[in-house]
Amino acid sequence: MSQQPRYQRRKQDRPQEITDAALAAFAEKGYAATRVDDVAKRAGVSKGLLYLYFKTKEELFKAVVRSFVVPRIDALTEIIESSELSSEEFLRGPFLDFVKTLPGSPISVVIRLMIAEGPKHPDLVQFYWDNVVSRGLGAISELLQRGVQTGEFRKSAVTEQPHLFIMPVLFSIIFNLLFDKQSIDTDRLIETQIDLLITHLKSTES
Amino acid sequence: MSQQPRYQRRKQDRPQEITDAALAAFAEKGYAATRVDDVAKRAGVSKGLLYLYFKTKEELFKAVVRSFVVPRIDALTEIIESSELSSEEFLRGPFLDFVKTLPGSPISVVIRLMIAEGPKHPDLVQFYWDNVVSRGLGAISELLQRGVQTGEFRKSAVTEQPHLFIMPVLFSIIFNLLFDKQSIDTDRLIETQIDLLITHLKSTES
DNA sequence: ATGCTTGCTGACCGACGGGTCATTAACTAT
DNA sequence: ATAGTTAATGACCCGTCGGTCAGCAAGCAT
Repeated sequence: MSQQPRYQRRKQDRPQEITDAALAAFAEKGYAATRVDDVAKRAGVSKGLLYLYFKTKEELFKAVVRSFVVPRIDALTEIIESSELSSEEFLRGPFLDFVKTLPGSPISVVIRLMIAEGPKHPDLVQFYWDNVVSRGLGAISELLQRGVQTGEFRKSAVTEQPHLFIMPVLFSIIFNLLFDKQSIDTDRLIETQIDLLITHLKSTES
Repeated sequence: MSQQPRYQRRKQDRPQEITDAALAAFAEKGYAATRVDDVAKRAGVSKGLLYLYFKTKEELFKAVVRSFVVPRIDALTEIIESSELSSEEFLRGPFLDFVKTLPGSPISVVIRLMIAEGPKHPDLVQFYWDNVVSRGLGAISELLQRGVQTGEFRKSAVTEQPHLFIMPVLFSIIFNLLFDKQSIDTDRLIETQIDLLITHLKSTES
């Protein structure tokens, strides 16, 4: 009878496996209510090993946020850079598509965690602001400015408030999180808002 | 030397004092990180007494949500009933005023708590849905319907999505909660969105 | 084979905090 | 005054969980 080794040593893969497991656990129970042991078990690993890769539970939490947020940022910047559409075309096409994927993605879990735990982790909030929110709002702002300069859009209060474009996304995420998912059509809400904004920007009334 | 009594018996006032203290504590540290002892100390009361009025920490939490939500609901329904303005006038007047007070009120703390702890308290979410969200959305829906029937507004996707009217409020609350309050002008955001919606509903383009 | 490095285990510890309860003392009725 | 009622106290209990560490075994080198 050949004996199965009790474990394999796989230093490279462990951190990723552990953060994946942690996200799943946090998604179910939230940060505070999740036991480090649960995360370890999910990752098929002992608690001791987890502490070899992450100094504290809090470090693990931060690693989770970073590891799920960074890829999304990259995706977004790539989309923006690889496109030479008009502002309207971009907003109605790639931007809308991208934004509609967010409510169903792991990022919605991260956002819930940020809201719940953010006030206790100011450095993490700062990181999130710098790398996600600020960049996202900045990108939209630029897009709107460009639209104004080319005469495609008119100047208005909307031009100065990129928040209006991401509002429905955040709203949808939270709504889905709390209430029955059937009670809202997130795609439609997002589409309506974007359409509303563009129509406004292209109209000629005061 | 007359001796001060070490405490007064004030059965009537205690529950309210304790829930007030609890809201303040939860606002600072969140639910899980708040110690029952802290709440008791804030309320100027012993932990034992707290447990006389609330069976568990969780019961206390639910009592907090209820006690701060109910007055707001009453305020809203009262405003709606005591008004006979046109839909537009109502939205631009009392509705806008009411909604602008929310980001600065205790209700924003409650909302944060709901997002963070909601998934662990389904009955509470149900309560919140029935008493706040559903009624709020319903009221807006009716208002819009009335506007359509009187010919004040045209029918459109907006008429069917009252969410569009409260989106900016939720967004502002969360934004304020997480990031530097200077980074957003919540009143302006709310005003812009409402104006956008009304302009759309009154326009004649397709 | 044999020894060495190091990824990995899991029993253990300490403190932290939710919840209890015997006791006390503020009020009430007589 | 005095006895009875109950609001209120705070020391205590005990389960839980973040974090540790001595030892084990997988893989590598020779």
